[in-house]
Amino acid sequence: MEATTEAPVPQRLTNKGQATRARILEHAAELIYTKGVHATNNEQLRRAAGISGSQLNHYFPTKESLVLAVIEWQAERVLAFHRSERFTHFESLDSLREWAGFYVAYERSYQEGCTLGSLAAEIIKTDLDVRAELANAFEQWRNIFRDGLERMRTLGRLDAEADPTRLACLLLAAFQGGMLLAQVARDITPLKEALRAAIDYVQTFAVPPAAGALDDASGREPGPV
Amino acid sequence: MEATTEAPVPQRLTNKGQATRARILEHAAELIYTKGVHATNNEQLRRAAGISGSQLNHYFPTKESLVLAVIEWQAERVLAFHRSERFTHFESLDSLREWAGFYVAYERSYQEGCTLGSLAAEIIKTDLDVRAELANAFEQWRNIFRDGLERMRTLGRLDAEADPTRLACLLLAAFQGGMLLAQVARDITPLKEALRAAIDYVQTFAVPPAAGALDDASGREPGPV
DNA sequence: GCGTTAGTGGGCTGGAAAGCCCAAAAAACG
DNA sequence: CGTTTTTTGGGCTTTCCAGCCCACTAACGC
Repeated sequence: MEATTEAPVPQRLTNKGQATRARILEHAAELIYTKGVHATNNEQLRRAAGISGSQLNHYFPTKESLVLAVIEWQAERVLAFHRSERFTHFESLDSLREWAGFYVAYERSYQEGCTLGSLAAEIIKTDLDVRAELANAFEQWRNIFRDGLERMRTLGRLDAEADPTRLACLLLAAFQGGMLLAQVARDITPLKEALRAAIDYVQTFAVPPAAGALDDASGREPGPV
Repeated sequence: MEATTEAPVPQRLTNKGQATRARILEHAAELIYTKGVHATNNEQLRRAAGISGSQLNHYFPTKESLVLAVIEWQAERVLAFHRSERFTHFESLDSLREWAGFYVAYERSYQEGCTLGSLAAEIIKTDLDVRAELANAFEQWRNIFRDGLERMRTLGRLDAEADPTRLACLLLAAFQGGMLLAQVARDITPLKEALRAAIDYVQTFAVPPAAGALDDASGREPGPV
């Protein structure tokens, strides 16, 4: 599943070698998430992972290769998390609320931001050649929402007028933007409000289960959470 | 108007000195916007602004002071733009559409992102002490939207149920997130769709001008643009 | 078991970039 | 008109960091 058609992993890797590489990767991801790419240097990583200079050069010849590996690692994690059973493939509004609730409650949201988004924003303007990898990750991420919304429509939970692609864009953009604003403000509120509003908008297209228990003047019902 | 209670500007500045400082600032802002903070060094700035090493040290003793000044400069610009007559203080849905249309049509949106947001995301994790300044700028920015939405509500254009603060959060978050996604994808679509959806949501709360010409089953009308 | 390949250690170096210094020119100011 | 302050020039140096090298050890395969 991992590392398909991937040159940086030279095939010839002992169990021990794989373990070392994984350890470097984990510590690199953690350091980069907390301190950023630029403020993370070899020495810190060496100490954190308990390795020595030549290992970095052995497993990750350049910083670019390390950052790329970290991106792939973080992308796998965040995509796996969103595909986990916890969110039932986003086939219901509740799962969206559950998702938002998780990140609003997560302390590191307003401290370090999104594991992928903060990294992306930090290095997108540098000469590191990682744009394609990031673009791919974000597309898959958006597709998770889109597919969920499409299924909701197929299941008759969402109005036919709802545009899954557009709504998925809004959800992911509100998430990323909310994360940035929360980070800058050191306060989770911007993320909370943005996600709340975005999901309320999705709910705007909700079709009542069977007989309308809710029959007020407007078809809108942005309230429950 | 500018530089209130600001130490870095040492009062004693000749016209010539002010001109030089302004020239440095403009070129620094442009370089940083295109290449990022980290990839912009003194030499490039020296050449671009046609100045010499000691001037940088004279007007901006440290890189932090330069970045801070650029943040203030960019914040002033973006806030002034949003407060300009063009958007009539966002007292109507049309002005929101106009605003979104501008950034969707702006080429540099998907090339360099937001002048303030991309800068913020790049340096928020570094030890540069600029968070408070950024937080202040984003708060004012959000308040422009919030005030506009509040006025729309006062004027009876928006339903009383609409929450101006929350909607303003959504607009700004969708903008920032959309900018990031567009930059990564090198395609304006994510920004376009996110803003479209966010504004459609605001429109969900729109109150028809006078007599309802639209009288369909749902009170929602996310379509017209 | 022995040769070959992978893994480890730590020191080193070449380059880049921020910040500083000495001194000269220009402007302000009495 | 002379003095003081500001502005400018360009070089220099100290710091930092990514990438590299040589030597050694461990594991694997035949």
